[in-house]
Amino acid sequence: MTQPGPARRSRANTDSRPASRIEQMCIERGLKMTGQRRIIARVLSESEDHPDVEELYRRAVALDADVSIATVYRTVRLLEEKGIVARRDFGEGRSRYDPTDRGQHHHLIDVDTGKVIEFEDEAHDALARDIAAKLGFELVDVRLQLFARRPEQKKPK
Amino acid sequence: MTQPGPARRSRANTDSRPASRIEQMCIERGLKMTGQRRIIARVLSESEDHPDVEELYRRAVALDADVSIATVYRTVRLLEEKGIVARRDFGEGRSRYDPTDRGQHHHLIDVDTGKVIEFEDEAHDALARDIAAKLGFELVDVRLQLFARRPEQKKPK
DNA sequence: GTAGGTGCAAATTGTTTGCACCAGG
DNA sequence: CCTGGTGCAAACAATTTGCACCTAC
Repeated sequence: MTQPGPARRSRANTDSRPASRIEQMCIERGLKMTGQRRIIARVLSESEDHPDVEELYRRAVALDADVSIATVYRTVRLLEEKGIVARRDFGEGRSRYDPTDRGQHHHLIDVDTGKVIEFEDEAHDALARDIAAKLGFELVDVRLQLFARRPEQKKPK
Repeated sequence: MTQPGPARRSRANTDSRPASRIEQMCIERGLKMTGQRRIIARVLSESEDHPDVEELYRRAVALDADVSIATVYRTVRLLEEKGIVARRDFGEGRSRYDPTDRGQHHHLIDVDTGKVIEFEDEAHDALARDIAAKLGFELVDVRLQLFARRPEQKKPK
């Protein structure tokens, strides 16, 4: 199964591909860009969901075998500290991550399937701003999670 | 240090104290009320914060040594399933709990001081229900966290 | 060349569970 | 009684970390 792919073991900047969105942000913040970080940055740049570390690791390995899960853990932690990715906690006992440059969005978690749906809602954002103001604060960020289930129509068990 | 208190090892319903708020709810739902559950129910009834399991265990032991941490875990899980307590996740790697009958409340976190302010907002809850419905779901629980700061009146930095 | 990054495996931490025993209804 | 609850310790799962080696800058 070891496909004789040419792009394996991408040796850092020897790699010709252009910097990914996240890699660019890393560079701007002066982070040392190793091959592994470049791969993880690419995976994050290309993901449109909320992968957990295990999943990021899987995707990273698919691009380049030279990544260990420990490094994925270390990297997402670093990126979170730098404000490049956001850590999400959907109460599953592990964290999920997504790039912060994807914009403000909220989540609806299907409590039965664990599926996560992203959504935006201006009315809600306005209300949130309102509530903060009422408490004497200026809103910086909102984290909203709706835990819900599909109405039981014909599947009680 | 073993205070010769008289109320230790409260033997189940031999205990004369009236049922706590949470205990009452347990009884209503037909849960078998053991001495341990009674203690944990009391601890939860008396708490006004968001204790984690470790903290609940500490408080429970302070009231009655006959509680193990495993039982605290099993009990909060049971109470959560019964809708008696809510599990909170502040992204610290552990869960915190609080009685649901305290009303649906949310949190505003002061990003400068880290202080957490609790608040309720019916309009918000209604809107949340609305949003879920619009997405085809039935709301089970809402988690709202507002990250905010006091308006800069005297130099942010 | 050197500070810092990485892999591996062991260590931590939060939580669950198997099993023998005990208690509530 | 008999089902279900409990304590203990071992099992688990997610995440962190010590250490020797390696690499970006």
